[in-house]
Amino acid sequence: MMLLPRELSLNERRLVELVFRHERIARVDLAAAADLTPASVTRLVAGLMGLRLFSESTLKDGARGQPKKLLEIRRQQFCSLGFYLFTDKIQAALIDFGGEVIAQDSRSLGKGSAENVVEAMNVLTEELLPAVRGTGRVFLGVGLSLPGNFGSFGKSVEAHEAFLGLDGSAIQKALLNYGEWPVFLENDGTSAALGEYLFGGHDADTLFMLHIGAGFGGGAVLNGRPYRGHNGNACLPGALFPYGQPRPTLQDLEEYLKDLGLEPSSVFDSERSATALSPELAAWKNRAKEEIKLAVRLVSGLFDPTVIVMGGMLPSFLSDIIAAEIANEGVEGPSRGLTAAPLCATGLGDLCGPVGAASVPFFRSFFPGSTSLSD
Amino acid sequence: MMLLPRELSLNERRLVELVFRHERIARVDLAAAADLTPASVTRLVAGLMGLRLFSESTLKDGARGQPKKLLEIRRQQFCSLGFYLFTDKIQAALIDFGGEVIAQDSRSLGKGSAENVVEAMNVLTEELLPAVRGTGRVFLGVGLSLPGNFGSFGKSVEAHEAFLGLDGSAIQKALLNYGEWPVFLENDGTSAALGEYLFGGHDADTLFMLHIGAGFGGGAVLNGRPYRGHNGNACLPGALFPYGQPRPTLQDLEEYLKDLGLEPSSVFDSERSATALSPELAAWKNRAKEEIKLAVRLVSGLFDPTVIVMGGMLPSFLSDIIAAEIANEGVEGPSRGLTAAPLCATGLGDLCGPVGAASVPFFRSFFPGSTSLSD
DNA sequence: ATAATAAATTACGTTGTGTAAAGTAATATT
DNA sequence: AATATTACTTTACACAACGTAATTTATTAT
Repeated sequence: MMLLPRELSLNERRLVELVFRHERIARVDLAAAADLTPASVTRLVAGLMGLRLFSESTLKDGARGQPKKLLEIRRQQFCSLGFYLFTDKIQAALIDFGGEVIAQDSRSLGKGSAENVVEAMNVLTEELLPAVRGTGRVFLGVGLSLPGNFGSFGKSVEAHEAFLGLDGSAIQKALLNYGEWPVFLENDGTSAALGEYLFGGHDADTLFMLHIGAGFGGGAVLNGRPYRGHNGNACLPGALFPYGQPRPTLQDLEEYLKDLGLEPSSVFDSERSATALSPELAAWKNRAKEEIKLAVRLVSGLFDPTVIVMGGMLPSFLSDIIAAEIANEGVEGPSRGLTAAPLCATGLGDLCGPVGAASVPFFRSFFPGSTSLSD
Repeated sequence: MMLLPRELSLNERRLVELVFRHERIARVDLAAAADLTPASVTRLVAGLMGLRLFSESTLKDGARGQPKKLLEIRRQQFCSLGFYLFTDKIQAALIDFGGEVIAQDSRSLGKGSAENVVEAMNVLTEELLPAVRGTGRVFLGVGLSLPGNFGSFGKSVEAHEAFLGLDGSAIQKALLNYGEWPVFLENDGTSAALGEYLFGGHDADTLFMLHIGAGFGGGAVLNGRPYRGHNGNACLPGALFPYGQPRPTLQDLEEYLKDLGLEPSSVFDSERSATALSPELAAWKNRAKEEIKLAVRLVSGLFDPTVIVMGGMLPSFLSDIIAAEIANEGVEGPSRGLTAAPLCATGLGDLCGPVGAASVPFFRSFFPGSTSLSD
């Protein structure tokens, strides 16, 4: 398994990010966008070519002068593996730099101890990694998405109550029994936000994620950098709902359905492909919709993001419906004369959890927002 | 009037910020804090010494080895002038790099046209600037704090309804008839946040400002950088209160008092030095307190700042009382197991508006958070 | 007096960037 | 068809900023 041979410099990362966002771009245009000289771009790109980061194609418009040589990321050349923990199960996805899922699977965990998690990671890694062995791809490492607070760069860990077994440095210790490749720890809300930032197709540099899991959490990428707050506890839209008050979470939905004598998973299976929601599910959807509208309004007023994305463990057909209805009905602006930020459902479907986790190695390896200088 | 002869580099700014925050610090410790070598610090500091930024003193602890030479900012060596616009008046303050007010005054504006504003600025400048003429101080320029949205670096302007006359590029055009020194435009909430960041004595790198003026606005410094959002409309805690609902603003308080047949300014004058608030004012204070508690809770959950500061046009004795009572009573945390960020009243008293405006030239001249690379 | 220690400085090599000139591949002109 | 023009890219070189390693300086310990 070939790893990335070196760290990228800040300017190299800025160029990678620009090529990534532009899909195809010539060196002159890169120079203008990055505020560098064409000579510097030539030199930096030559170095990145050595890493096989870019492919080149000649643009033949009818324009005079030497035609542009367009750079494009070799999206299939790089891959990473993401793990997403959710209550009693772990989801895994192996993706490339285009966000394409190469392989995926999930397992249930006995109890959420750090050892059990790492054991499941080992099993899933053995299962999924062979899909890229011997293909000459560069493996950037493993992203591990956890509920809880992991400080700025995974230095400290303070986990969610459902994962007390991962508290303190337990997970770091257990990870010593894992592979020899880099492991990137990240909070679940932040990794979801990074997943949307990289692979959600939103073309936004400032994005807020409403992350619907066991709780109503979130994450944010502000000006291309993840924002975690002073104690790593930022982006918690659940604060909108006082303790005990209902909020849009998968846990709440499942309890609601069970109270009606319905089995959540069978409801989801039958309604996923139905033409319209059942009255029971529609009632919950309508309540959740109003709660999410409130969050959209407040997040718009406080963060003013380019876009707000909702996703997480809610079945993506439900996310899609809620987001579409809210976009259709509109949300009251945060202040007179202002409009709320547009709300989208996750662009990553039901795998947004593990894909978000897998986006972390890409972000840390290639993007400027993960350097300390820009921190 | 001597101006700053050149821009500072990113690393120079990082050192200035470190010296500013540490009060007194030796080159070795600067090197460690900035992750530079002592040799580089020596070189960078030598350059900054040429600008007369630092004074040096020898630390005589009984330790072995060459004693540390502590660097300290020459706070009196630099000054700036800030203007703060509020409905029909303009406040001005001339301060030094220690945040000390050298001179201040205010004037009422006829109508809030750009020309009237600039005329008042000219009058106040002529009145205040002589206090530093001929003292050999370096004048960094003028900070102009305006309600409304000014994009990332004062490139675009979109003003509050009370200042429609400043819309578009009207203020920029009118400023052509102003002095030959640099003018830094900034949104009122952001400049208030920067004022607290530099001179409020909070020792925080992530700070949220609740800015109580005509409206309930705000500003934020996140990891040492002002945060403005994608459209420059971030940090509006007013979004917590639906249209028409009361919110803690000076305008609301004045209307409340007038409805009781009281004259706001005389109430403030008589209660400023009283031992206890009148029942009328206490009632408003209690209502505002609950609203601010809500804001503190939500801002804590979404931004997780080191500290939340409240200030603006509310008489500072009232801010002090509200902040003290909230600190005493506590605020429900944003989520189970988390506590809300501490709330402080402005450290700058009744002049926090113009002092905030005057902090902008300091921030833009000397601090790393205003460079484009870290943006 | 001399040794040890620690901060600061100096000398020098390396890296990364910009400037200016040259090279290259297309279209436009005659 | 040859030549000029244009625009993207590359090369050559100068310059700025940083790190390494050695040196100087100012103090305490022996």
